[in-house]
Parts: sequence; C-alpha cells; structure tokens
Amino acid sequence: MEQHEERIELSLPGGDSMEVVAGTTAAEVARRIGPRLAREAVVARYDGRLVDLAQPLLEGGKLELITLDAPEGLDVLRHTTAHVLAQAVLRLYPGTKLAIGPTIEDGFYYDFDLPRPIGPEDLPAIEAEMARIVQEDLPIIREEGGRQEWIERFRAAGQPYKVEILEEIPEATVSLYRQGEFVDLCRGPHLPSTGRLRAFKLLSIAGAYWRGDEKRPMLTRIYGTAFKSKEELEEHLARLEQARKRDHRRLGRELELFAVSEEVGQGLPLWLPKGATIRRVLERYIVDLELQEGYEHVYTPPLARTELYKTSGHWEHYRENMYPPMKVDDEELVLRPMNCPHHIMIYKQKPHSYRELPIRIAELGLMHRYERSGVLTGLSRVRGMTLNDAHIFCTPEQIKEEFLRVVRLIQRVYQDLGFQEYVYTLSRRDPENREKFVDLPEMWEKAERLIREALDEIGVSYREDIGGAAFYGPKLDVDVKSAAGKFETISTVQVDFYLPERFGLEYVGVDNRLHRPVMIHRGVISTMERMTAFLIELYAGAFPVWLAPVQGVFLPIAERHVEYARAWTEEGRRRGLRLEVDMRDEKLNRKIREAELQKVPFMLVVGDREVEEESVAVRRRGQGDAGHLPVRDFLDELEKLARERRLDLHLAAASSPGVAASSGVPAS
RNA sequence: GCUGGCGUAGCUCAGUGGUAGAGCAGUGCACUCGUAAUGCACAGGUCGAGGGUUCGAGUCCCUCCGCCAGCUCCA
Repeated sequence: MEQHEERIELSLPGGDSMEVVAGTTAAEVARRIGPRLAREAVVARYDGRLVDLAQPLLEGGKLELITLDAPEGLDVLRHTTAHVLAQAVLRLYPGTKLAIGPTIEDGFYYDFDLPRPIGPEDLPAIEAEMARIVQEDLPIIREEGGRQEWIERFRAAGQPYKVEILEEIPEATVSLYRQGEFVDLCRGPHLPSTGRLRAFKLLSIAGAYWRGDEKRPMLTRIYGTAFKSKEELEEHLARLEQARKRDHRRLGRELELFAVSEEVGQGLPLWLPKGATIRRVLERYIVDLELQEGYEHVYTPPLARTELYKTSGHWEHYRENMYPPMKVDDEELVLRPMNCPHHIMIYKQKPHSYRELPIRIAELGLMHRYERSGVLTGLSRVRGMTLNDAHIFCTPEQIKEEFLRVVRLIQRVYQDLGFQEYVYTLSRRDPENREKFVDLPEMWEKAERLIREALDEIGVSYREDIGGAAFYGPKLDVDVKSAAGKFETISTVQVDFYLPERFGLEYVGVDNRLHRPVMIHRGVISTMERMTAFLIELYAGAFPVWLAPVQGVFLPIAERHVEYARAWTEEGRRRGLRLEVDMRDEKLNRKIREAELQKVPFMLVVGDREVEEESVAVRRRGQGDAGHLPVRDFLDELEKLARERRLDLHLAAASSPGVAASSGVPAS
C-alpha cells in the first residue's frame, strides 16, 4: 500500500462531489454512494467516456454511474449478452470462427462462421448454454494487450476474422474482454460479470456477408435481445407480435386488399377491389392537388426504345435494375424504370419561352424495375409499380422557389395522410463511386448547394446520406416514421442539371437566346404500391373514413330490414360514399364481429325501430354503440368526415349512445 | 442474387415410410334474430413442380419454383 496516496475529486451528477484515493474504481464509488446503486450500476461515464465499473479512476473528473434504466446501460447489457452468446456458441460448436457482435436498436447480434449449418431449432440449446454461463457468474475482465501479440494468438486460435479486424486497427495496444475460457477483442465497456445478465432471448437466425460484402463469406448471424427485467422482455416480445399483426402482407390478405400470385410473377401484385379503392382514392387526391398546384398531368407508355435510355444515361448507370430489352420489328424496346425521359420528350415537343416556365409535368407513371428476388416484399417492394411522379422544367433562378413549393406540397400531403413524424435526408453522391454517379463534380456541388439553401430557407434540419443520390443528381428524401418505428423513404425531390444537358433541352430567355433549363424530379406519395403498404401498416388496416374501402356497412337485424338497408346504401353510393349491406342470414353479433374484423369505420344496425323512423343505430369501429341518427344526417356526417379527410370517427349530431342503447324500444 | 428456414383445403395449421386430417371460411337446410362467432348437414386436396430411392413417399434423396427472415440493393 502506498503511504502517500494521491487524492482526487470526482464530481457527481446533481452537483455533489466526492474525494477519493486515486485508483479507486467506479464500483467502489457506487458502493460508497449506496447499496442500491452498487447493485444497480452496470457501467460508468467518466469524463464523457463509458468505462467499466472496475476501471481505476486515476484523475479527478466527472463521474456518473449508469444503471439499466439508462439507454447506455441497456446497450452495455446487450453487448455483454452478445459476448455470452458467442461464448455459448463456442462451447457448443467448437471450431466456430467469431466475426463481430454489436448491439443494434432493440437488441444485438453476433456473426459466426460455424462448422455446420444451424437453424432456429438450435437456438433453445444455445440459450440454455447462455443461462449456464450466467449461472457460473464469470467475472468479466478487461485486458490490454499488444496488437501484434494478439494477432498471433487469434491466428493460433483459428480466428481469422478477429485477425483481420486487428490488422486494421492502427493502435499498438488493444483491449480484450475475458470471461472464463472466453476472450473477445472488444472496446467495451461491459458488465462486471456474466451473472449480471437479466432477461434475454435469441430471436432469429439469418445469413449475413462478412463485412456486408457479397463477395466475402456468408456468415450465420444470430439475433437476440436483452432487457433489464423479464417483464420488459415480455413487453418487447408482445410489441413484436403486434407488429406482425400489422404486417401489410397479412392485412392485405385478411382485408382482401391485394394478392400476389405465383402464376402472375414475382413482385407483380394484383390489386383486389378493396385495395384498388384505396389506391384510386389516393390517386384522385394527389392528382387533384397537383392540378391545383399548377402541374399538368400526362400519360406516357411504360415501354420505350432502348436508345432513349442510352441518351438519358440510365442504360449506363441503371441497367442492372432494368428488364432486358425485347426486339420487335426493327425496334429494341425496354420496360422503363423511370419516367423522366418520357416527360423530357413531352417538353421537347415544342420550343419553350422563359415565360412558360416552370412547366410541371406529372404522371402516375407505371414503371418496371428488375429487383433481385430476395428483396421483394408484398406491396412495399415490387417489380412493377406506379410512381406519383413529376418533372419540373424551370430556369436556374426558379429552382429554389420550385423546390420550396414541392416541400410545402409534401408537408400538406403528410398532414392529410396523418403522418406525424418525418425527417429530411440530403442524399449525396459517393465521390469514390464513379460507376454509379455521373462524374461531373461541379454540377453535384452546385445542386447540393441549392438544396441546402432551400432547406435553410424553409428552416428544416436534415441528415446526410453519402452515396444515396440518384445517378444524375443529389436529392432530398423525406423519410416517414412507419408503424414499426422505422423511417421509410416516401418522398423525394431531386435537382438535375444532367438530363437537360443529355437531351439538349432549351428555352428562349429574355435575351432572345437559348438557355438550358433545370429539371426537378419529385415524388410526393411515392409509388402507389409502397404508399398503400405504408398506410396499411400505419393504420393497422383501420383506415380513416376518406381512405377506407368500405366506409359503412348496414347490418339488418332480420331479413325484413334488408330492403331498407339496400335502399339507403344506394342513396349513399349516389352521394359518393362507399357503403355495403351484410345481407347474410346471420345474427347481429356475428355481423358486428365480422365488420369489426374487417375494420369498417361505421356499422349501421337497422331493425324495426330504424325502418320506422328512417334512422340508423350507429356503431363506431372499436368504440361500440354511438347512438341513433336519422339516416340522412348520418350520410351527411359521413360525407363530411370523408371530405375533410378527418382521421377520427366523430359524428357531430349523434344522440348520446347511453340513451339510445338502453331503451330498446322505439322512442315515442 | 446469397445463407438459413418453410411450402399439406380459400385461411391458420396437425400429420416422421403403410387408406390425407382439424378449426375457420364456403354451400344447403332450419332459426328471423338488437351490439364481437346460432345449430345441423354437405362439399372441398394430382400434399409447390419434376425426378429418384422403396413392395409402398405428404414423410427419405436430388433438381427447380415460390414464400419468410436476414445480408446486399432500394421507391
């Protein structure tokens, strides 16, 4: 023991501070603060860095003890769980080569190169081994070691992936974590011992390329998650189950919205009548809005001569996503993957004056893209799709104004669709990748600068995505938070100096000379396919009135009430409402149940009383009885909800449900 | 495309070498019904496709197709 111990001052959260001997560990500090913290702390933040509890604190500074209630604590817990997973796998499958095992949102994974393939049925055994490692309560010890030395040791241990990682680390010393017989290269920090693990579960198993490179070996990735308590784990698993119930593929089948048929082809969905209704509503909505905004809607064919795409550059930069050409007579035709060249040809039909600009050409354009079979998913990732597309041809001076108009249009549409959270992403080219992006650096910089200026003007913050641009220019993507909590790209706005050049577009300026217009490519509601998939999941199939394929269903109590229901259904249809009658010879309870399962917004019970007084007994989806209403009033209200694109089912004029429901006899 | 898993009735799923099953949906009949499943009966399948092993294949093997998870890619 040192005679003259150096003392250091640690400042703790809340303004407290503590003086301790240099070299005291964070765990010791926690013990001094209190037994509960000593028990709960998993890691510490020491001058901004996360460190192990066992780390000796040599200098004064800020110290914060972190428990599993903090996101960082949970992250460390999951990281340690990943190590325990790796240890278990090594015990069960000797000869396994370890790759990497990071934490991800809501969990962690670890990639292995296993001596033999394993499947989901092997996960319970691995979990059991993990539980044993937790039982063993192995201390987790950080070690520092020479990089070169550990390269040798991992090589000798038959861990080539670790060797590869080490070879790329610039520092001469590296940190390792040891628990029992297991040691892994890792920055840390980690929990103090394996016994600290709480609730964890292995969720799935899948392939993943080493380093995400399809030319490298395919590894086995095991996904799992961990929480601080069994209850929280159960809650999380329940949330996953809920998400599965929202899956648009499942709801698409249950609600008869769309179908995919092997006979038709991969990624080529069929729109069933109800799904087609949603699509038609969306299409009419966006087309009307665009017409109001000064767009001109056109129709152009989904096929074109290959030459057109050679001119546009698609053939050079986008060919891997295009269906191969077909030869007919003397022409070679391809299915178009984008609509821009067709719209450019429309622009080129006649000379243009600066006075006409901007010209905004819009189309619900059918396109086909060849997507690798593994990526196809229901309606959200398909090979044949209709894009809400438009191309704005404008002068360079008009770019910013036009860009802003598009962003405002997007915001307006999101409000109507009920999108709450979205983020802007400036997708730029990857300057390294000259294959994918046209190699005109000044052009890219100019376009990026213009987008930034416009974004600053509108006052929105944005992320940046290097390499996410279109081949011809940078773009602003708008990613909307999905029902699953992930952000999906819905809208996009792109500034393009390239295609006008390729196609030699021009307009006559004030100076009576020819100038090159600029194009803005923009999609607001994405493809009809993707938007529909997104909305199905967002609303879990329970659409607001304006989008619901069936807005109300009449439920006649007995056969003698069917005629009444039918007559009013027809009246409603004449008014543009989407109503149906459940004419089946079934009991009311049954009809209600099925209308609820079909997520119809309004159920209209009609029996003797309603026929007598020309009313309906209204039942709102998920909310039960909503009282009586004269039929005409109900239809008026329904029209209003649809017209105003209301997201709720509130009926202004409904009588109080209590009164109507309890009486059971016609009001005198 | 790659790795793993899965394809049995419209849907959800049993069925591990010996005569293809259940529930729901569908059809018929009865009931005429008041706020989340009325009862009874009937019908429904070249077990994804093709080949092979076997006396015998939904079941074992091979090839192909599709679907699911993930990787890669992306609207």
